[in-house]
Amino acid sequence: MAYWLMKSEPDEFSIKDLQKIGEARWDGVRNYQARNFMRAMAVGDLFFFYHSSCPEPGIAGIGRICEAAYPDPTALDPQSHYFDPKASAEKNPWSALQVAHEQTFPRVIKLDYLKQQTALAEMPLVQKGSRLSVMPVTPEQWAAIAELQAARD
DNA sequence: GCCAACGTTGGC
DNA sequence: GCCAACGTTGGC
Repeated sequence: MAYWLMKSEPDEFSIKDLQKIGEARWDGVRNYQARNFMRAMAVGDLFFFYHSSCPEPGIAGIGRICEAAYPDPTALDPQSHYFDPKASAEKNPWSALQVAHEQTFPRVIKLDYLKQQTALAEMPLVQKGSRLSVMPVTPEQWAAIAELQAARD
C-alpha cells in the first residue's frame, strides 16, 4: 500500500463533494509526471486530498483509490474543459482513477503550517515553484501529517 | 489581479 | 536539439 497527495480546486471539486457522493472519477490531469504517478497507484492506496487555488490552501482530508488508472474519458469529450484534441480512443495519453471518500478533516491543515514542518521539507508540495498536482508521500511524511491532524482535535 | 515558476510548443 | 514565446499553475 502506497501513499499519495492529489490537488483539486475546491470550487471544482472539494473533499465535501467527494464525501457527499462517496465515490468519484479523478480526471482532468494534463501533466505527464502527475499522470505517471496516477498510473503507479493501486487499489487501496490512500491519498491526501489537497485544496488548491482557494482562500485556504491545504490538506482537507483523505481519499482512497478504488479503481486503478484507466483512459480519461474527458480527454475525448469536446464539451469537456479537459478536452485534448490530440487524444483519440485508440491513443489516449491521459489517465483517470476512481476514488472513494475516506475522511474529511474537521479543519484544513493549512499550507503555511505544513511549510513549517521540517519532516515535510522534501515534499514537492512545500517547495517553491513546484506545481506538481499529484505526488507520492512517504510513510514518514504520511505519519507526520496524520500526527499534525490528530494533535489539533 | 499579480506574477514567479514551470511545462509545452514550434521555428530554426 | 536549442531556446524564445506562450500558456498554466497556484500562492499571495
